[in-house]
Amino acid sequence: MTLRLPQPRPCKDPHCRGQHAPAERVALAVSLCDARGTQLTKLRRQILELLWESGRPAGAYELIEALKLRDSRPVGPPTVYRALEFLISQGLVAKIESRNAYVPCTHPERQHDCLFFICSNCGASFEMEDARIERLISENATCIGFRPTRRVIEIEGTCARCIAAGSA
Amino acid sequence: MTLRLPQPRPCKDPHCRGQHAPAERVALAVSLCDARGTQLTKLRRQILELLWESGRPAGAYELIEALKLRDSRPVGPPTVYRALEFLISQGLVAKIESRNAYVPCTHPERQHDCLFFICSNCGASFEMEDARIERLISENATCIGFRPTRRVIEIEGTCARCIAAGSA
DNA sequence: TCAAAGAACGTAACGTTATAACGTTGCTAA
DNA sequence: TTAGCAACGTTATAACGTTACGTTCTTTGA
Repeated sequence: MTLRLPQPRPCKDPHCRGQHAPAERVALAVSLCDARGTQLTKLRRQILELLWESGRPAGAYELIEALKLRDSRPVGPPTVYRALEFLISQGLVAKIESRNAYVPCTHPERQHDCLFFICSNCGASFEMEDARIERLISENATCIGFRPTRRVIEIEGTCARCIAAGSA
Repeated sequence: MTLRLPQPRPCKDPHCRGQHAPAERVALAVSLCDARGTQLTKLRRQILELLWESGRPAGAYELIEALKLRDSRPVGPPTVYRALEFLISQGLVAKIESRNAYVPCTHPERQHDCLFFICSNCGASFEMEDARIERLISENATCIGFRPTRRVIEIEGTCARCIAAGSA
């Protein structure tokens, strides 16, 4: 059952900074899950939408609040955490460990290990990829006989906008 | 007031894997704080010792338990968190964000951004440095006009020992 | 057509991690 | 001697996450 949405297409630009509209992103998520035979249910989709609309990492309890406001839909923590777990398993969302917060991934269709740049001032997060870093990490892992399964790379600092605004 | 301890000396070996005795490490911490005019108080030193003895990342509440056992010294969470904050500020300890746990740093004397390899099986953590990764991160940051202040790099996976033991 | 099974979600209670707010101690220094 | 400061103690609570179990809804296969 593939809806004929605005033709979601994987973004091929490795230098893309994620400048796509939320609706386009959600449409891509729908088509990805459809192709994989996984269920992007209403709740899961709503949470993904909220994350896209938020513009910065959102905590689980913020999402609970947002769902209550948007839908007068009271959901408990386990419900939200389960949905997040699903979204993460699909590569649609990543957890920012240093903030206990969650961000939507700009390129769920790519096999990715992301760098996240997080502004301490405004809270915005920026996702990037760099295959060279992944290679160096693998190299270091090999040095000590370590087999990596997951990579967390989070850079805190001040974003360009906040530097320009002098607000940091 | 520099005690004449076993002559703590910064380790110059960039390939060192941190194979130094806990006592030597603590002695180095004492001399570093002394040189900096910061106070490595009894509590702070005890926590650092516990972390060195633990052999793997320890949570704040584990430290509270350990202090109670070792010293019949009941300390509250704020006390431990303050001590950890100090140790982190001195580069003596790092927080493993993906585990909410704390590890002693093998080379507090170096200006460092560490990679941490953490074994999902046994919980052990391994600290490494790689200037090339730091450079690539800076390069990516520059790309988007971002000014980094802190870098969190944590690789989860299976360590050599656990791979050898087939326990993962 | 009707069990059986499985996935998703609801709900209550609880566990874990971290911080706020304020008080106490003990040292230093004018 | 008291004013100031850094460290630590104490109580309470905020913030984040999980366990355990029940309900709903769909799928599937005799």
